Amino acid sequence: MTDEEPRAPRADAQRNRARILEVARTVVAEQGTQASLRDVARRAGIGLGTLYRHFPTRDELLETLLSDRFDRLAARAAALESTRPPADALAQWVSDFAEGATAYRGLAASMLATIEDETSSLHASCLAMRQAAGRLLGNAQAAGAVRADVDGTDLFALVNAVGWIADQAPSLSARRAHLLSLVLDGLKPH
Amino acid sequence: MTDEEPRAPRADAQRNRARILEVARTVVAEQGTQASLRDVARRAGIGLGTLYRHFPTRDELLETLLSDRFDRLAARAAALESTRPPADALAQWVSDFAEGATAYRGLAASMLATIEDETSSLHASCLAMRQAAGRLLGNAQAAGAVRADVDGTDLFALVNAVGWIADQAPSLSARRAHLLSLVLDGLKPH
DNA sequence: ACCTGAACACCGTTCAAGT
DNA sequence: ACCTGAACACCGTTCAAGT
Repeated sequence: MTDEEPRAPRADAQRNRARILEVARTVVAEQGTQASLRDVARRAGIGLGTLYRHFPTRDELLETLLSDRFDRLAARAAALESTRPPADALAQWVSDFAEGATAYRGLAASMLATIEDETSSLHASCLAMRQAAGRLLGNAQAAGAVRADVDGTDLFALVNAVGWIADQAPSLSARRAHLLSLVLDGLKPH
Repeated sequence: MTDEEPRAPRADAQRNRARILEVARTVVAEQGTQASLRDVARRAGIGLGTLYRHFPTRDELLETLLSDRFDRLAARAAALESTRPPADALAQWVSDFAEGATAYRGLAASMLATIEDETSSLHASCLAMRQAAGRLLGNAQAAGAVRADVDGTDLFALVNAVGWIADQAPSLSARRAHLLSLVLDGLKPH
């Protein structure tokens, strides 16, 4: 056998990686997507360099925490597309997305940033999700349920903006569902 | 004369204060409302402690930079109220506000934060402006031009959210006017 | 009365030295 | 092959010492 399997990572490296992710989930839940990476390393009981070795950028860490969610939402869009009327499918997907978008403080900002930053590790998984949602939008527009001058980026930006509002203050967070329905209602043709 | 005038600040203190504001305007224009205060002091050629003496918090400095703008917008609302039909007056005011809201990166976030934080120095001047705008909203609703389930805070949050979107990426910034019109259009009764 | 900058407690990021 | 933590370049904030 001249072509061998690539060696599996060393056991200690695997343990460290898992430990970082476990702690990162907690710390990001507490502090948001801008959480202190030093704090993550400290609480995981590993050296700061080890964290950077496994996750060279903050986005690489976030991507690992969030890609499942993005993949699930992309699959959800595909499922809704084939089982629901266009307007329903879009409304339901946005509602599902919006619910998760407030999982972490700063998440709306992190997601919107990936649109522009193609070097971000979050770019690909987030783009796939956006494209799946874009098809739902297109269908809803073809059915006359959404005005024609809205594109997928507009919709994504607006939904994240409502998520951002909810991040800013508790009293605004309480209005989140209402603000979202105002915005979505407003996208219907007059 | 037993009750004397309060003494005018020392000449050097006055000069320092003016110099801080001058430099802060530049640095905030460059770096946004989260600009480094250390950088402001450095570029103003004054000690860091002097900056903190004149402006104990970041918001106190921002308030001094921004209160003129808020006062002008409050006055603008009053003027529009007495000269234009309700729907026009509101649309024009929001357009004026939105234009200024992108003057500095981070400004939308700073403004929205003052809603909740009553200890912020920006709270009072921003509240007065919001109340003036709230009257325009009420008039527009009474005239049937805006749906009834929108309050002043909703409108303020949404307009700032669109400003925030524009902060996130150049490509989104180019869609700002379109996104704003989408949102405002959407607030009309269906 | 006011100014100054060192001091303290934090960051993110890199990298030489270790195992 | 991987881990570690010191080192560097930044923050915000406070305060003892100066003029």
